[in-house]
Amino acid sequence: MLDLQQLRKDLPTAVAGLARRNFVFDEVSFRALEDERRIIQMQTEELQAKRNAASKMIGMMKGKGEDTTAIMADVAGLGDGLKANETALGELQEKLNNFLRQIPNIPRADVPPGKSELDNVEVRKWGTPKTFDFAPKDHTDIGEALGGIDFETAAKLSGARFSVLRGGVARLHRALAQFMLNKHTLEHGYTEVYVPYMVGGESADGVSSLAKFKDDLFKIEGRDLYLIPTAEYPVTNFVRDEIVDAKSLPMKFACHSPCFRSEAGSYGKDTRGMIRQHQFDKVEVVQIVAPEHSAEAHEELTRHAEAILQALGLPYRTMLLCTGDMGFSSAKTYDLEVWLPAQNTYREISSCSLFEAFQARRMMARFKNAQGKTEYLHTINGSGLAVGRTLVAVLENYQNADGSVTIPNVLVPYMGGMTKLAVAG
RNA sequence: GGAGAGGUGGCAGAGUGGUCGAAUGCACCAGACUCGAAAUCUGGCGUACGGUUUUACCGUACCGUGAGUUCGAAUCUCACCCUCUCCGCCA
Repeated sequence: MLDLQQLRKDLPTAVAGLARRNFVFDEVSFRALEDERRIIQMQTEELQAKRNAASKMIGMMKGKGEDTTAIMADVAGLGDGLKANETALGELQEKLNNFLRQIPNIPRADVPPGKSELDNVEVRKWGTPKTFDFAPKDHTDIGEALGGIDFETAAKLSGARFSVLRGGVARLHRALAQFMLNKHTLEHGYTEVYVPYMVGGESADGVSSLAKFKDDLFKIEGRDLYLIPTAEYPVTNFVRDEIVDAKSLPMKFACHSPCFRSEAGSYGKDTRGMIRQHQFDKVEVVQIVAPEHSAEAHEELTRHAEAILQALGLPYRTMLLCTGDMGFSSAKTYDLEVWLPAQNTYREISSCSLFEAFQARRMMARFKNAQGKTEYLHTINGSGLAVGRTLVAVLENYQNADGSVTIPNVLVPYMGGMTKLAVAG
């Protein structure tokens, strides 16, 4: 949510900022709503003040045993008008609130303008795509040949966009998650957390707009509970409705969780394989920091995600998303794209976003600064990494001509010393 | 699932219709005392919104959430949510 005070003070700057991400801010509606709200609020508060003063007076008079019929008749007349005003004010405030909560974040000044992913900017590249002396297969073929990926059984159980993993591939999947968690907690200073995989609507609306994106989530029937599409949902909400001590900052959390996404509107996209699933695992890193450190923390967190790819020896590039390709809540986002030889291209494997105070305002997440003033926190998160897609990348990049897959060195301890996934003989 | 108890400021905890945004204690901040610290004393110490003469003052709302009764609700009524204890069930 944007800062209402800021919008009042300097609407043109906000409107221009939103225009950069191709969002048209409805100034006329906003101004009309605001003006009306202001008038009704002043009227209502004036009536309330009158009523309160009279009631206080009645209390005092009764205490002294004086007659109060005159003043009580006087204040009784306020009732209807006051109630009407209070109702109108409540409705207006809700309208204004809904309006505000559906406005996306303003991109930072250093975010390149653009309409789609085609306008994203490569900021760095790591590793050299391996050349194969045979035609590299995609992970589906590799996995099925290993007897490790089974989409047919998954389809029988749950339909499309699910997978069953078996044997060495299932273990490799687990090894990846363990490796990522260890790296972030032991080397990057994050605290491991385990969280609910369902959150209430209020938490969901704290990180993004539930009204806008509820179709992307799986909802529990008959209850105000949603399966989490990322651990960002529960973890960021740790600080919802809190005023934390400045000494507790920065907070750094790493969380391994399954993620559930309805993928509504992505029909026909990535239908083959494990790239786009209704359920996938992810290790998420989250930082909650003071405003003055957030830009720097965002860079650091992105490097932490990159460190995983480097340790695994997977070539990747870091893309700075353009204004038109960023998520609703983000002020600045880096995507990490890993090299997939079968697709002969880089594919997204991580998204690291800086939200500034956008989520904190939605969540009422604040801290007491050095001057003792309450201030909104800044939130940052990123995938470090998407486990399913990392499995895909390892299978494809480490495949051999005979169909086997070499285990990356850093994962061998997690695989019980196994160095290769071999095709069953 | 059954029975009971309870949700009040950062924490503990008082408050059962009227100068209650709320006693008291702890914690915290500032000052005094001290060479310094501790102890002690003094003062301060919630959040959001609105107004204005905009680091200050005034107003409004907030005592789990929502509705209701009343001139007036932390206090009474109803619904819901959550927590705790006991019993049952259960990985």
